Order: sequence, then structure tokens, then C-alpha cells
Amino acid sequence: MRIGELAARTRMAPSTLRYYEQRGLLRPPERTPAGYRSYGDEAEQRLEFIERARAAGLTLTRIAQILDIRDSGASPCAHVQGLLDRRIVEIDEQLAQLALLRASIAELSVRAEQVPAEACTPASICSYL
Amino acid sequence: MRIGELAARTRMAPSTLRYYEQRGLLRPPERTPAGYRSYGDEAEQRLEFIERARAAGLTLTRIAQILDIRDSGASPCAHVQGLLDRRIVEIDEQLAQLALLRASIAELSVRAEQVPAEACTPASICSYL
DNA sequence: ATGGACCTTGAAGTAAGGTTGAAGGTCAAG
DNA sequence: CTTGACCTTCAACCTTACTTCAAGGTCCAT
Repeated sequence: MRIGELAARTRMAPSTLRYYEQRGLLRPPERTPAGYRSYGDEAEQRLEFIERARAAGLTLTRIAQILDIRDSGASPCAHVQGLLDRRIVEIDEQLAQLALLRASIAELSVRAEQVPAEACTPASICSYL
Repeated sequence: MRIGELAARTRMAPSTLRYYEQRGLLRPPERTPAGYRSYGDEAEQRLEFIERARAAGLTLTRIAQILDIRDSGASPCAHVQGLLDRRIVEIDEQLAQLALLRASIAELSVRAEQVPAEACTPASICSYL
């Protein structure tokens, strides 16, 4: 399978696959006599893994580390679990901040509601915000 | 308060504060006779708001828009309130998405605990993801 | 009155995650 | 045998969010 087909199957751009190769996420594939990249089916699995890891919010560098561990023959599982757990902590922090932000904006909105419409003359332009 | 003190209080770099000013998140402060930026206490509140919004994953551009609404009311009140309410809806969507992401990752992590390391075959790379 | 900490500006650099372009090679169909 | 789609490399560019640097001004203690 050439790069275009692999790209189509995974819905990624060929340029992205070359970039992943350069970043060490994809191993350099065989080449046809003409120099075209020639991938096996396992490349598709690998890209699906990368996509899942991306969806979980892992950076390309972290994903490359996981794949390196795998490629060197060891099991990356314990490492992956550590990454996942750290990601959960990050997301919890993000959720907390988002809730605070929501409260701040909701308060602005409530204050806006309480001001009578007459206060909103062209002359006094929303000074309450 | 000069930029260094404000930076220390908010644990940001002075360069970040200048950058925020340039991006329109901080309004240009007064200047001392020597040309130094001179901030009031409200700048600290504003930076705390910015930090919450950042931690919640909003871009600087979006945050600047929210702050614009708060600062200048160039728009009619109803319009401003509409913007605030739409922002709340967006934040609620973000909260929901983030909660989903957290749930997915938490589930991955729980499964990771229960699956023996042998399940990590070279083909699947890592069964957790 | 001098050294060091702090401030100014504008421009350039960095990191992440790519995309785009130039210049050219390959291959199947008509 | 030419056209068009697809491939190659390398380099430059993009966005977001900053940091760093160069060159210089200010403030304060010793």
C-alpha cells in the first residue's frame, strides 16, 4: 500500500504521515524500486493507535515514547497507564477552572439582567459590565 | 504597582503581561514619568480571570472578546447579554465534552489495571488504548 | 557616581503539529 | 508519447502562546 492509500484509509493527509515518520511515530517503510513508500497493514493499526492516543490528549512526543517502548519489545502498558492517570489529573484541573469561568460569566449575565432596559440608552452604554 | 510586582503576584512573566497587553487582554496601563507601566489592583483580578479562562482551554482571542464585552460596551445591552449567554452555552458544551473525555480516559485506565501485561501484543501495540 | 536590579521597545526565536510549495521522478491510460 | 495523478525531498511557512535578545533608560543603595 502506498502513502496515498494509507492516508485515505486513516483519513489523514499524506503529508501528516511523512511528518509522523520524521517525528519517529511511524517507522520508515519499505520502498518500491521507484522509491515510493510501501506500507503493510500493520501501519494502519499503528495509525489508529496514534489517533486514539491523540484523542486521549497525549502529545506526539509522548506517543512516540510509547511506540518506542513497544518497538523495542517491551510492554508499554505500565507506562501508558501512568500517562493516562496524569492526563486525568490534568483534565480534572481543567474542569475545575472551566466551572469557575462559567460562574464568572454567569454572574456578568445576571448583573446584565438586573439593569432596567431604560438604563441602556445610547448615552449610557452598558457601563455596568 | 510596576510590571515586575504584578508579574510576581500573578506568577506570570513580565514578558507575558506585555504580550497580553499587545494582544488586547490587558488595557494599556498608566505610565510613570519614566515610562514604566503602573498597574492598579484591578489588573490582578483581570489576570486571574484570564488564567481561569486559559486553564479552561479558551484561546487568548476568545478571552480578549469576553474582556472586550466586560470593558467597553460599544454594543446594546441585549446584545451584550446575548454574547454572555452564548459564551455560557459554549462553556457548558466544553464542560460536557471534557467530562466525556475524562470518562473515556478513566475507563481506559481502569481497564489497564485489570488487563495483564501479556495482552500487549506487538500487533495491538497496547490494548489499553 | 557607580553597580545592579528593573524597566522600555521591537524583532527574532521557540515549541507543537502540521501544511504548502518548488522541482522533479513514476506510472497507467488514451 | 503525452497527460494527469501520484510520488519524492527539502525547505519554508502557519498558528498559538510565549520567551529571548539587543540596545538602551531608570532607580536606589553603597
